[in-house]
Amino acid sequence: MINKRGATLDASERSRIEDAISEVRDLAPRSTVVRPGVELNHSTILVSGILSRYIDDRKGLRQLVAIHFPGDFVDLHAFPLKVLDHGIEAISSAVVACVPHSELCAMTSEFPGLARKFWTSTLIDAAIHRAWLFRLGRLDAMGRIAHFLSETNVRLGAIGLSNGKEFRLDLTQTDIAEISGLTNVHVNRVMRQLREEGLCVFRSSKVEIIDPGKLARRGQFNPGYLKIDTSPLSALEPHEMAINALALEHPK
Amino acid sequence: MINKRGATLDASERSRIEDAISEVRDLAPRSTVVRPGVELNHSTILVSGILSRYIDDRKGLRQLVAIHFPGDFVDLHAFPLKVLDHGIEAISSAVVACVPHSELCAMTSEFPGLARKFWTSTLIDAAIHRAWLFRLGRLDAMGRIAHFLSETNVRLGAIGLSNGKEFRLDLTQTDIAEISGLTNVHVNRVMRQLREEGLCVFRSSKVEIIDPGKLARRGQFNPGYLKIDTSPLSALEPHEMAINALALEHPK
DNA sequence: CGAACGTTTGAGATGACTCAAGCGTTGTGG
DNA sequence: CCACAACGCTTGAGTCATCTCAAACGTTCG
Repeated sequence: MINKRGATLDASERSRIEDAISEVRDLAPRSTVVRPGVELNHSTILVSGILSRYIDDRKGLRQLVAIHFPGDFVDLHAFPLKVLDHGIEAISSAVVACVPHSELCAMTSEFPGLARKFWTSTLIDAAIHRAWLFRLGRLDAMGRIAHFLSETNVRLGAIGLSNGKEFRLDLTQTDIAEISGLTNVHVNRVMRQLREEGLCVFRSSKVEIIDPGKLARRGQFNPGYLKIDTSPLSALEPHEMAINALALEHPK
Repeated sequence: MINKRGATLDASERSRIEDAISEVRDLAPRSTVVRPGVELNHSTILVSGILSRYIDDRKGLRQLVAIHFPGDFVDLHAFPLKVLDHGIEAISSAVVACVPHSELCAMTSEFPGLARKFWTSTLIDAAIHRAWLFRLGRLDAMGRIAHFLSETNVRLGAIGLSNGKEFRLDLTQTDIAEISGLTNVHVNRVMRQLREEGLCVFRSSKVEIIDPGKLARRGQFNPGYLKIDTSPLSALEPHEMAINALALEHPK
């Protein structure tokens, strides 16, 4: 199986995971998937849509700590940890597949290699956290947004949802503010500036990156941490790109 | 073995790890342990001192993405990932134990439970990353420093290096700036304010927290993500507290 | 004793925030 | 099919937190 992500599943591992799915759920936009601090006995794979992981402050201000696209094993963290320190919410309407922890336990015994791949998947999540720390700690508003859009472009490219310059992205400016540690008003002004400087246009859920190299430079974005092969996209057929590390077809 | 951390090693696991140590190194202050982007064939356990994980920007400005205290398995991430997206540096003088990846590979086969504990250890690192994201994205300067000092107090308490109010902390104000996404000048002003408001005094490498509850509230610090038992310290004998999840005596 | 390093303070600049209002789009019910 | 409510986007004006640049001061160590 050809794949552009860090961990690649072979056919038997993949079908073992598919067999373990206990439930497939449709989620409404802005619905809560996991409330923080609740004990979980299953983890979820995102099939379609966008999910966020967030931490709210005392006054309800929200910081997104991760964003997930189709194919991501969203809260694999909850398998060893049981209780999450953060919440999970659907940003757009979404479809998720639930895998009971008992099944995860069984399959990591049957397929020792799978345990390692699960571990690697959570380590890439951690590497993304670190890139986000850099973004918040050391970049100005424009750099933060440029960095985020560059990262998103690469991640969506790996699952065939970006052609390297344009992609659909169902986020509001307030979502981007909660990702970037800014206010929605300031995000709006920065988006205009990105447009005026010919770097990037984001309008009605469509992102068009005019010059990916220039945008990446503005955001000091270096894709190594994503462990995605960023060689020319043309090297893979479209149907191959759509197969993410942990992506699943909607079963049934 | 009594322990206050998420993962607890039993005697056989512990001695297996100790046997796997290939080298013990003394590090000078400000010396580089791992340069970013270099392939690694061993991981390191911190025995004493303080280590930082960092990402530098194009102009050399640095963002710390993690800080490690004795007992931490610092770059276990490098075992599955091989190449790190960040650098590691000794802040103070430090002692580290090196464990070859080949040994890690062997011992996770011999002790399947150990693989799970290693995984959990890296997941707690990720949870700390998320708390830091919240800190940078949603707190003001004073909140960030209050949050960091509260977190540090709990982490050091778990290894017997804080009594819950006072501890030694070998960081400069510039280090704290690189942790908090601030300038050293502003850190200085905020530290003065913390002093004047009777929250906390940090002087010549000693932190004295006047009112831990008040400081935690100022930084919206909630210790759950650390997976450390924060019940009264008196419940454990001092010598028991000194035994961290992955802590080791200096062998030899 | 001098060099190197870290801390402290001041003055002025600026990036991002707050509050407020207007505008555009979408979906829904009368 | 229109009207209105809800939501998100856009813009303006004024404020404030943090930054930058600069200098002085303290401490440690060779």
